[in-house]
Amino acid sequence: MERSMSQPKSMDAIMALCKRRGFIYQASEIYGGINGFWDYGPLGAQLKKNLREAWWQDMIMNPAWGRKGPNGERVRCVPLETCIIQHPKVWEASGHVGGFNDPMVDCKESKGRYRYDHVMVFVPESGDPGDKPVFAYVGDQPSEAKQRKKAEKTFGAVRSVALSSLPQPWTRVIGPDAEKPGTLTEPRMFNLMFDTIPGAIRDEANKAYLRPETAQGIFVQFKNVVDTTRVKIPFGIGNTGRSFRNEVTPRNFTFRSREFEQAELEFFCHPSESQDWYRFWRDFRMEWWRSIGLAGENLILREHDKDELSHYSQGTSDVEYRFPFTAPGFGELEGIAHRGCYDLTQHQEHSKVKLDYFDTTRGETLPNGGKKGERYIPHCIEPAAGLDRGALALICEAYTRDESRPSPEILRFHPRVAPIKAAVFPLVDKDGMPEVAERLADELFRRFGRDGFIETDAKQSIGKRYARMDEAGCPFCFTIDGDTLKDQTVTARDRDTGQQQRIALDKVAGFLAERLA
RNA sequence: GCGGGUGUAGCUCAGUGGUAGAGCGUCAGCCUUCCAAGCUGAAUGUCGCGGGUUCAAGUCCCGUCGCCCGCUCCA
Repeated sequence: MERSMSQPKSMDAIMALCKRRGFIYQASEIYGGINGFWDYGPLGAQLKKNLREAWWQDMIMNPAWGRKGPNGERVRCVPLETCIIQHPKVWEASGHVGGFNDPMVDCKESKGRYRYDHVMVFVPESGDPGDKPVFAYVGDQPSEAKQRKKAEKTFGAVRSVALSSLPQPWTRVIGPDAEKPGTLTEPRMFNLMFDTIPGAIRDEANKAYLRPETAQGIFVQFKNVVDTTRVKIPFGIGNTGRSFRNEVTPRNFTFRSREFEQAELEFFCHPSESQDWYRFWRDFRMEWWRSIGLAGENLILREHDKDELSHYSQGTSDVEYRFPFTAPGFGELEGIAHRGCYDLTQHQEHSKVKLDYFDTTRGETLPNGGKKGERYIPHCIEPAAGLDRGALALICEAYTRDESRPSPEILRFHPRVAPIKAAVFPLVDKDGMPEVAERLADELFRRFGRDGFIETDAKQSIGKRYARMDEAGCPFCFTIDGDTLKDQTVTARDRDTGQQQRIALDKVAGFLAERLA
């Protein structure tokens, strides 16, 4: 089969490979699994760690690969690690509590879903419908006029009451878009946030939330970082870790999980420079994903339309990947948002703690040559990536079926993220080859073992061993053969092409070092 | 939440109400000088889970859970 971009990859095959080779397992599988939760096996755990490390290196320790920012200076970032559980008021300030606690009712007939507090009902003026059904509607929706007409035909004069004022179950209520009565479900809370109760004695008053994003931890500690680390605007604070969201419908393998890991940077800058920084990060993030293997046309940058933007945002872009299950559409890997001064302002209001910044490089020049300074709430650019989605995209992009090869399934990971960095094989398990292989493996272990696995294998045929490594995504195999003993050279075999070349035994580590960067 | 599909070995899947199977993979031994080669052997299953019908259930019925697809939802 030709490899072609239009040929969709089979998600079933990818999921089977993930299980077979120990990338991803269902969480609590022996108990039947738990909806929306996934575990990483040995190779998956290392793949994701490599992804997280790459992000950490390229976003915090050596941001944007050492490039100069739009201000002409080296980009500066610092790390932070904040708690999953924060003060409940953090989520009030961020808007997560207020926005997403609405009870909803579903209609079994029309499949509609309505906000409970928006549903009204036409009842007879007297308030007593007897045995007759009453008519629910949603204000300013087509259902209002339609239901009024029916209600007036049934009762004559009618008045409106809230659905919540009627006793449950609503067996005689006809849903806004339904024909038959009794199809509305009881109201259900759609809490996007998980809650929990800290403290050994259970007391609802102490309710706290598992964070739905890592970003708020950064805003909440912004002042501490400024006060204790000599950072100066512009600078960024990076934070990675687990977040939790009660997705309505976990779906599509690990793409929409209820527990997931984020890597978020909040980059603080002067309002006047914020658009430049927004474009800087947006473009760099796209380039970065490309650099670790999402190089094809499956990756796109999508600028949000004006009507898609939050009211405070002056620009948002998504880095999106065409997963097999979204094709021909795309799924979000990362959002880069210009958040203005929204978050710091919110936390300043709710906490009553000043979160502005005194910028000594701005303001009018004083007679002594210094600056008067300017006080402002920094604007913030937020590149927020999903590491699990990233890992899944890396797997999907790497997955290749090539029927022309004896082992058709290959994971073509970029060497930087590949969980297995190299394999060392004795061509046959005798004649002094195993000993040489062992010594070479030891050397590679010392040099590269912290970045990923170094595999050795002497069992079965060489073809099978290559095939196993192809399927696990190992980019390079080194094989010791009879000639090695005579001239100190080995075969270096490339995963993607299957081609091999002879290189000197003592050059193997250097060969690998060049290619793993 | 609704509808459809599905669940049997690590993976892919067969399996007429009557003793749980195959291929691949895995492991061991032999063989093997470069691409899942060959030979011999081995291990691996509460047939997703729980009820029910039946002399007898992987198979029929009910419930439940997970996964996939489509709607719905998606800060």
